[in-house]
Amino acid sequence: MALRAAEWCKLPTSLTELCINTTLRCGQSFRWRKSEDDTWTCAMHGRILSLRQDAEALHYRALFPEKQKPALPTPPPSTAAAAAAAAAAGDDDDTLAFLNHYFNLAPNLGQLYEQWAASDANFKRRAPKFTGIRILRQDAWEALIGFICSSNNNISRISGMVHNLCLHYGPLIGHMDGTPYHDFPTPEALCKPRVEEHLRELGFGYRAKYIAKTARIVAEEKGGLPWLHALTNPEYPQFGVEPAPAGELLQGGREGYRRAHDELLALQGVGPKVADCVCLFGLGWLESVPVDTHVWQIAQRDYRFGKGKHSSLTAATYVAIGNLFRKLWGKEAGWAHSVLFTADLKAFAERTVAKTEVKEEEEEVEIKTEGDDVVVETFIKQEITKRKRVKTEPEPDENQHQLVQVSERATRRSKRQRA
DNA sequence: TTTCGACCTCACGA
DNA sequence: ATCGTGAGGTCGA
Repeated sequence: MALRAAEWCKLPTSLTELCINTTLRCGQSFRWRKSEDDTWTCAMHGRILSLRQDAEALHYRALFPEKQKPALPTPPPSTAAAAAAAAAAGDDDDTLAFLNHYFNLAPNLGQLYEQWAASDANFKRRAPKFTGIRILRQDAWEALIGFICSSNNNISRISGMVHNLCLHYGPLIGHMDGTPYHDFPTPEALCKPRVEEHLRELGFGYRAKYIAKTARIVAEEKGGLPWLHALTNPEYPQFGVEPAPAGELLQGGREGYRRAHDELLALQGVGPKVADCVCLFGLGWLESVPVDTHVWQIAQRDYRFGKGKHSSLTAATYVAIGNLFRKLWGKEAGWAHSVLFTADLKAFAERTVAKTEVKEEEEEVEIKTEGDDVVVETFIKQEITKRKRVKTEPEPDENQHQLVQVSERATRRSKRQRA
């Protein structure tokens, strides 16, 4: 399939406002691929998108499938060439607008980080090495299936599964350097007979059934994607839709968020965590806080969960963690939470806090529950934080297949009891 | 309401 | 070398 040629274009931005190398690797999306020359590529929105970033700008290029030749008399060569040039130059090219939408570039990220840091010492301590992380505005259906794949799974395997889904069931957008690029499959495509069996052969395990069933529920019972898209935060709409007010933030999130979360739970393979991922990454409900094993670790280590009433990750504890984070960070709690989540990912371990023993003044938060309300108290911790270097091991970088020295931080912060 | 197993697969450590 | 474990959980009892 021939693709219209395209030029590289520039979208000026700083690495603190957007860092694609972190944003595209932090586990919110599973389809972007990085090549040896640091170019990220993915097929979406009817085109093959390529991205590169340097200190000044995001460089982007879109390759479109050649349009079907109309059954009309062909225009004279000169006119045809001019039309092709115009199309390639951007007359019908909304790539810039799409990128602004997809990367969610309107909010000032520096300000948001400052705001989160001001209300939470732990964020202030961890975030500086993880700037430029943005919550992508992904397609909700893609997010839904992607996160159904995520249960009991790791990012690299999830990516492989999603890749296989596109390869076998997604529409072919075109080829680049001999490689086919497929967009994400529709619900209808995943309703075809024997999908479950096929996905099991492809190594999806028990998720094969979840995907097949969820596709059928969405396509046949719910009437298709409009049902899913109607759950989108109206304040934070899909591409090409005008924003509308979304109501006020309650402890448990806005009403629209709670409704979306509830509706999603009716699907197969969708529990509270996956539903929250879809709300956050696909439906624009940024107060959504998906609590997975990492976040549960963080909640125990840095926010004093794991004791008393919240000694295990029950449904009640799950809600309490979300409520605390919303109280701490406000309407975009899920965004702030994603920064801390990323800071804890093994793939980014080389960036975690210094391994040498450091004397620092730390602030901790004390969580209390009073009735249904969560109370946060912060206080200064003066002790030296002991950091022990446990092991140094080579670990292959998922994308570059190069060995990097990774040392795991094995700190147990002393659990000082409040006097 | 909370608590268990079971569930696919795969890579890693003991 | 085999076995256990954990990886961004969910389901059913």
